[in-house]
Amino acid sequence: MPTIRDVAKMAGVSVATVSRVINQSGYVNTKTRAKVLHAMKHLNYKPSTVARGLAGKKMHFIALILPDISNPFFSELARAVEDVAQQHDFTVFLCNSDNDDNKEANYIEVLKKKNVDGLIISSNTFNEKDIESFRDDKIPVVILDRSIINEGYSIVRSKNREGARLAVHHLLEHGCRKIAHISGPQKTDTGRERLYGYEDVVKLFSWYDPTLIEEGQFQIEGSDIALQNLLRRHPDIDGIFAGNDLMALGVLKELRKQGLRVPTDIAVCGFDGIMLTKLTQPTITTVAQPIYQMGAKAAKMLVQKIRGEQTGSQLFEFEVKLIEGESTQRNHCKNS
Amino acid sequence: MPTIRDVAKMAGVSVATVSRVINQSGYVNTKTRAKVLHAMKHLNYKPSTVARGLAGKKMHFIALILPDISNPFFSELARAVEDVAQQHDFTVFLCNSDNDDNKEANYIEVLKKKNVDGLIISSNTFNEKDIESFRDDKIPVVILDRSIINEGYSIVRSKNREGARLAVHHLLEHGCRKIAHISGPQKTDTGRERLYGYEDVVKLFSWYDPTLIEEGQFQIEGSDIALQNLLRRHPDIDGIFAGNDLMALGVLKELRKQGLRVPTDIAVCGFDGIMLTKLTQPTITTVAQPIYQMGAKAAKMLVQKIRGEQTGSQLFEFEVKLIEGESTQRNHCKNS
DNA sequence: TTGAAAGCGGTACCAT
DNA sequence: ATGGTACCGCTTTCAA
Repeated sequence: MPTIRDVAKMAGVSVATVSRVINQSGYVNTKTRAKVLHAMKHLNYKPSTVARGLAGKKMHFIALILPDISNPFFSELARAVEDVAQQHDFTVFLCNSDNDDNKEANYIEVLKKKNVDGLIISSNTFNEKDIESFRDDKIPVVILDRSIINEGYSIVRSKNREGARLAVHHLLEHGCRKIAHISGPQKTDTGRERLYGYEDVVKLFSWYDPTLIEEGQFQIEGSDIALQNLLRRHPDIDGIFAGNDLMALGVLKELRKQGLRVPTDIAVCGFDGIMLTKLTQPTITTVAQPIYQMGAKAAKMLVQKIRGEQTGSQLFEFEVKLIEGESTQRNHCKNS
Repeated sequence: MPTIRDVAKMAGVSVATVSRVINQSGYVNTKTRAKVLHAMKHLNYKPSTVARGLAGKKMHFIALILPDISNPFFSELARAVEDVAQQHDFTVFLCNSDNDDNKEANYIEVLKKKNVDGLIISSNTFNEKDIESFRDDKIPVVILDRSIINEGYSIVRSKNREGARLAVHHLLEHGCRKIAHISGPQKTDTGRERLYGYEDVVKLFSWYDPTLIEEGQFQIEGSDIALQNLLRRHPDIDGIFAGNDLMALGVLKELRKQGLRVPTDIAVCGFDGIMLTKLTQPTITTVAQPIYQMGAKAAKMLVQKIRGEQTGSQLFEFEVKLIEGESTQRNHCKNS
């Protein structure tokens, strides 16, 4: 690999001059620039990001910490972040925390050593202390799909609580008289918010009982057990609001196994709006978040912060939208 | 951020000594080491990877180039690579090529500038020239899920052609008399291999005709059109081998729309073995690849190459396995 | 066993 | 408009 000195020598100028043309900074004669450019081309010179990094420049790295890249919601988020990052010449570190606190702590450490310029975190279990350490080092952080009350962070999320209310209302409007909820992990903000939204609506009814709630892991695995528990306690439920689409998928599967028909016997509504909800039989009603846009927005905000074009914290909350599928197409009470 | 000099000063030793204890290289007195260690702890010192990189050390970066992170097959691959990388203290750059040659070329360039230590590429459309340039720089490359004949690269993949034959045989055994194929993009090796496998089997039959093949994009989108085309040309097909599971999902969806029953009217078999095939109604028969293992193996090979523990090229080919789902459970000819 | 100093490949300030 | 040069933070001879 040729270095800047090679280029300087070949062009018959100083390294300072070459640096100037690379960075388009300072004055440099048109003819000189041409010579330098030519030399760079000829040698196939590529300035080392590492060296520039050491010399005080940005490395153009951003890190993306996710709980689980194999969840379609997060892989779509990742795709969006990656797209925007590349548009702005940033490379993204993929950090799969697997909901493991240790892994995450380890990442934080590594990322600091590697001079990341910014961080997007969308993980369930992170330690606020760790994040603070970034702020102390003036490294911008954007929090995605989580809602920390704490000031000083920029946040991108969608209206989880409101979305949950939408879901439950929808089930009610479609004739459900006893609605259970398989929640996300209660250690996650989104899991809690959606549970609150569910409670907001159902607590007004006489049939409501806390045992209508079962905690899931936002994954397909385990949602079958959760459903079994619910059915055991309440054989008469006729509607289920799942905390996310993956769990709704699992529920659909398990209901089928139990010989229950959807939506005739039990209606199902999910949350997220991943594409799979459109592929099942029946298709699944879900509260859709603008996933790609959320990821893209987070990445844009981060890039702006890194460039110093925008400081301070801000909250960006996306609207959610109920997408009607077949899994709730039963006898209506109203609105039809 | 404290630097090595701060540590040296605090411990009352030279930077060289501190460096030695960090790298566990050279001689250093036990007591001295203790002092240094203490100073490092006290200052919460984290050596800068960037600086070490400049000074000739590995950055502990590997890059993963994928065509589409939102395809579950690739997100699972990514998860595996990331897991193994983290175990070995490597960070992974996520590069989503989107099947776009320009994006990919751009990545190659960026990656070289950023001193990646190794590269795993699993993209459809890459330019061999670009990859060669890595080899010229002695940067290890592992090719995942692609089959380049070219010597000099290590490759991890599974038996695509054999798998395709398995699929078609399975369809035949389950009573199919006219089997169509929705292939992957023919510019991809996997797409071609699976097509060859299909042809290997069907060309022996009198009903076979090249118009039983329709090219898809390995995505849900477009598989509906492909199916429509096939049905128009051959209304009598009773079996479909889809080049991957995503397309099988799309096919299932479209068949339903067309009022055709699976497997009664038409049997369907996919390829990959992503989890979704187990969630549909009916579940989808598929030729499963050991996805996670493939990713993990590729990452392990790459790490070994980076460490110089293993040189030269090698081929690692995984076995595939037909997983029977409901989408082919129709009247059997034999084996039942 | 420890320290001094020369890089690694750039950037940026200060002269000229 | 260009060149000289002192860093950036760490590694690694080479001496002491």
